Amino acid sequence: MTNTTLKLLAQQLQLSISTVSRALKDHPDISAATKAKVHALANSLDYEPNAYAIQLRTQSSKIFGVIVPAISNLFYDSFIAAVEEESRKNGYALMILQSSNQPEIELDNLKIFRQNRVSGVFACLSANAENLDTYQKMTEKEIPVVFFDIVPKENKFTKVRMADERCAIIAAEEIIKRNAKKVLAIFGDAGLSISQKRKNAFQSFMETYAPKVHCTYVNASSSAEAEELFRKQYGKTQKPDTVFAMTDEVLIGIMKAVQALEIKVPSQLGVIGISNGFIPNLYHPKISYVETSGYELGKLAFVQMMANMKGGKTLTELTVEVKFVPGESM
Amino acid sequence: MTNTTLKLLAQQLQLSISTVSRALKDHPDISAATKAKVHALANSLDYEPNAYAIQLRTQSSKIFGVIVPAISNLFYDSFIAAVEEESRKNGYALMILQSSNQPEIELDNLKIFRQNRVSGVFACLSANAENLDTYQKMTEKEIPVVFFDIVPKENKFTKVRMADERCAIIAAEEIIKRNAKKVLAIFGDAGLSISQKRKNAFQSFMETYAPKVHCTYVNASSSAEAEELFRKQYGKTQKPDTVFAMTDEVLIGIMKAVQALEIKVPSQLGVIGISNGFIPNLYHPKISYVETSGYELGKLAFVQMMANMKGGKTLTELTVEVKFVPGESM
DNA sequence: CAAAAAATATCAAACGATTGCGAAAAAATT
DNA sequence: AATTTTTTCGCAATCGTTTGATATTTTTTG
Repeated sequence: MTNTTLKLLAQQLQLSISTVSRALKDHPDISAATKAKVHALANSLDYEPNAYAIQLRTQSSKIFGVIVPAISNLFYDSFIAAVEEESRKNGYALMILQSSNQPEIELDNLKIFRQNRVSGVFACLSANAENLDTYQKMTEKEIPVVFFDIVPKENKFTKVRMADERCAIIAAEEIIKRNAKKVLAIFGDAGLSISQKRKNAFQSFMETYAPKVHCTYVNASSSAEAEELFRKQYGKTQKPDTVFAMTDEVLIGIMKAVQALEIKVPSQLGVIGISNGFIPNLYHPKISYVETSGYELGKLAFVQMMANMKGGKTLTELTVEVKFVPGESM
Repeated sequence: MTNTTLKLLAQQLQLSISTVSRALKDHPDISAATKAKVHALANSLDYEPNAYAIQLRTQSSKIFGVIVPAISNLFYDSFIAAVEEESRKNGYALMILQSSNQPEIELDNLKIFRQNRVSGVFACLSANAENLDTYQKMTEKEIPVVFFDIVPKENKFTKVRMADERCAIIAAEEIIKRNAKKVLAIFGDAGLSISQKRKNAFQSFMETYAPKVHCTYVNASSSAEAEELFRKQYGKTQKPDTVFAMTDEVLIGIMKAVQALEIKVPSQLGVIGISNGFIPNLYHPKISYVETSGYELGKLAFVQMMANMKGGKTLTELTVEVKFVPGESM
């Protein structure tokens, strides 16, 4: 079954291709009568313009590329959902690829994007990304790149991210309010800049405003590791009275241990995390958390993308504000 | 910044476009010397073939479309992850769109797919989908459509899904093994055929093999509704000793109530669900569940897609086998 | 050394749409 | 009735690539 094309319509109507093309897009040059005829036939033959021919001719593809470490992720999938929503509203489709946190795959994906002449790229760097040349080249070729969440340090890129330091500080504030004496703070993968940022912010805030509180800082790159670390720390004679989880993954690990050890929350142990809210609300009592919305981040990223497409360079680093959502765990 | 094209390479090398094209794809007609020169220049100029021109010429797009109700979903995102993996291995990219369970958006999405001349479509019907004409037309135009999870009743389509009845039956078996006397079974949205199938299978199995067990069947279309229903049922004098959750959503609702009411699992209440495994392992004790892997389903769907692309029609309905994963909740 | 064979590279026509420019037909003006 | 203006439409080039057919050069062979 061959696809309906302008040529086919033109033949059947005894018109030229250009007339049919113009009729279909309501060009003033074409008479109402002709337009009607053309539309009628186009409908009955299920004409759909060939996006490839259009892109080839107009050099603009109406497709955005998105790279995430993993689609199966509570944070990234809400980000994607937001970007997809906005994109559809604006006539764009999405090409979503996952890097699995492997730089080589990330590069492969970028190649696919370039081959498909995407109009722009939303990129979350893989954990050990080093080679930003490809991104650099894309921006030079006027393909806007908006980095999100895990972003490069360089200032020459457009970035959106959560207010990471604020997250950590808000959590620290709540911990101080609670009058904690001994705090266990578990952060994410030590290799990620986001972990470092949050850790630094948290630590310096605590040291400044609550120097007497005893804090232990550790990193866990998986849920299981977090659980293990928590069990170890909680086994000590001086048990922590408050635990802080930098990510959902960490929180999950902690809560497994908490439930298994039948620790009473919040009486024996205060718990606070940073999350988009899904995981903390799975437990009873509900875990208090600082909300970082992937959805909001997606909306913001899209705004930045559009700004970049229209008005040249917008090399800013915007952050999504965060807020504390009280549960019953503090 | 203009993109590198074959023409540009040809000019700089004083060769014809066709020679450059053939050199790049290692055609035997071209001498090794020429190939080397061409490759060298192509690399230094970052040549990337224009996918649109290729598709226009070859009439094959190397892109699959995927429609899911929502990307932010533990089941669908693992499905997508699997399809994405396989697609990349085979040189395909994915265009993922979400229907938000709205038929109009679903149709919009299909239009985008047609305009982009996708090579095939993976589709999960939206809850109240009725109009399958568009899908019908696609298959007529030789665009294979593989339905997954929520599939149409008609036999003229290719479908893959979980072994829904088996899921329910396995759960029922385990419940009987446990020697349950009073069972509360909470199913998903009553409008979904998947809910009906599972309910029917569960119910008839129970009635056949354990007629004396008292079963209550209800439907919940959200987590909150499930929680409410559970609380209501559990408030009765004759409390259920076993609860069955057809989906993760339902399980989440139940577990909120369980934790809040401080019900002891499994001594006071046995819990069993159907899940891909993420949610059940969040709790302590771990919830026993019948595993339905979105990831496996994705792999299977991809196989079916490839079969459809190659060997004409493969109008079968395949199911992914499921297995019981014992936790400590039964 | 001429002719046949093999190796190498070019020509030109697609693919499906857009668009500036010019042409024919119809309507309006003198 | 002749000319100008307006309406309506067609011509043809273009986007970047592929590919069957053809042309040119080099090598082999009798």
